[in-house]
Amino acid sequence: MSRRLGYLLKHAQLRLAELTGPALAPYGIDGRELAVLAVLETGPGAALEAGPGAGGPLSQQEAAQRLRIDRTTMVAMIDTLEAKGLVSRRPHPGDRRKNAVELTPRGRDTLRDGGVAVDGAERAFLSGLTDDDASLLRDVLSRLV
Amino acid sequence: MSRRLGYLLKHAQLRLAELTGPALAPYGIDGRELAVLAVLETGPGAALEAGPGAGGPLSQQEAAQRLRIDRTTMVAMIDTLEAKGLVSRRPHPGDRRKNAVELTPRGRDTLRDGGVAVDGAERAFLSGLTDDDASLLRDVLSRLV
DNA sequence: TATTGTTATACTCTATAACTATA
DNA sequence: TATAGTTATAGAGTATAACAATA
Repeated sequence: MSRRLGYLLKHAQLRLAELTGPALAPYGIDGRELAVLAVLETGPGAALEAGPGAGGPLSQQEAAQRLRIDRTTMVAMIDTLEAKGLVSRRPHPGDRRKNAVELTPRGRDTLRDGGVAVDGAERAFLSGLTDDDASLLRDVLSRLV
Repeated sequence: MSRRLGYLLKHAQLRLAELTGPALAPYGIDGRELAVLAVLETGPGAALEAGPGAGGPLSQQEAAQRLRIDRTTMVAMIDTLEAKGLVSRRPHPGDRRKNAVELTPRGRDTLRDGGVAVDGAERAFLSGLTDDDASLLRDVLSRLV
């Protein structure tokens, strides 16, 4: 088996996705969509300490930048989430070029329940590691991203 | 920034690819192709201690299984590598259903030089970590894959 | 002029199904 | 019957280019 970092990262991701996919299926979303819900709940960066949603709603482009995905990709993701009733678009107060994208109540429920499901999948994925190794893995990856 | 393992693994991989891609470009291959060259050099698993190439050549399907990619994907990859003059197909001695896929001399050179280039890219990628953290990251990922 | 959202389009990676030749 | 290679095809996921509305 290859010890190449690229190989290891790719296959670790594939194995994790085999757990998170089924874990999220009951909620009708996948991992990327959960990430969008999470970033929408957070709200603008300056307000991270002020709690979820503080500081006003995000535009599509702001959400895309947080997740480092293309703004045209975000259009399609918001389309999907809106069709599922999990987010809403409305004109942004203050800049009519932007959409203010926000979680619906159902989106908030889905974020909470999907988050719990993914927590369980991650625990299963890491179950072969000591707690120290598991938390170190997360810390080290955070520094690399 | 998300602390989700899926997000971290995905973006770590993207950031690493930004380094390995340019590092391999002078050799006309990408990381996936390098992995195929590496697995072809290794030869059948039982001969890992006996040195590169020992134990006879691999079939396409054996190579595919080692890298956990589909056999139809391997067809296209071997096509590409053969067109670049890095591997050769010949009838497998002993089972005419199989192709014996082997590195050409140029394939061997490319594997060696590309490997050095990727080593450098990985070092750059990990340069913010202590040596202990870097090697632990590799060990932990190996256990998860 | 620059930015936001949008659409059309294309490209990469991968998998599924069906065919052939061999076993 | 089963396996190895191959081809055709389709589905994700993503990115680029161009346009309308707004700043």
